[in-house]
Amino acid sequence: MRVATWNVNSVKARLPRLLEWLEQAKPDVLCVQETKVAADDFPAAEVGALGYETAHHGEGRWNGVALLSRAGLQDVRRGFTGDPGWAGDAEAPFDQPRIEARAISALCGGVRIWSVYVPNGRTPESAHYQYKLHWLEALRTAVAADLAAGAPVVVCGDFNVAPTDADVFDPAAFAGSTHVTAPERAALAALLATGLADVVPTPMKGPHPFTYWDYRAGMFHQDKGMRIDLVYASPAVSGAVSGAFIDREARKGKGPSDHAPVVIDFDI
DNA sequence: ATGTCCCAGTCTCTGGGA
Repeated sequence: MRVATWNVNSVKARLPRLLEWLEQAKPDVLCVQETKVAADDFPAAEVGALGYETAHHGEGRWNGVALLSRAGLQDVRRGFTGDPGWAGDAEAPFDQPRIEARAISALCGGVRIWSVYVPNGRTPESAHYQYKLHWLEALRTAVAADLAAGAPVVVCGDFNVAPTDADVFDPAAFAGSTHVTAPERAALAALLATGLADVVPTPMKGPHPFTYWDYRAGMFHQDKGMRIDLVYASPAVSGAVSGAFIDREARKGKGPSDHAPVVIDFDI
């Protein structure tokens, strides 16, 4: 079974690249993040023509996650119990927290597969950073419940956290920034501690398993990236992995996302 | 690294987010 995760940074802008990539990589399941389209506006007919069923959780301009599967798509869950929602910041608080479209899961070929888009956090001093930590803690609880239910679990997505200093091009460049702080990394460790393993993919080129490179300043060309797109798998999957790679070709050329797909193959 | 890309609305520019 081949499962992949890809933050496409707008499915509307990326549709030609998405279709091209599906035809070439042929994943059984693709977890998509940042669709940036309303619930009913995912191009399900276009991916359907390639043999994929779609489950989308979208809200419009921001966020949005989807599962594309040709291995079945049952018991779809949009969002999860305990999601704290985003309540705005001190300057512009909301009346009540707004639940954002950041998680979807389903059973695909007997595996509970999640597509998640973790809040960015903006700065360590911001309310958005607290939201990020609370959101990750709630996700941990929801995933623990899935594991208790017994099916293999794979949590894929854009976690907006680099698990170690080796997962960023220069730790010094991230001093005072989100994505590398101890509380964020502790939140990932707590998620792993529910009974998952980090399936670290191999880069197609070079030593660094980066999955994201900023569009600005020639960062991709200089391989100044980060590994923030992760696959966390329970033992039935992580123990059966036959290959895992980062498709950096998808980051090249005309109109790429700023993220590359992460592809995992396992025998189950 | 703050050099780009994407979105919606104020709509051929601007501001927010990443």
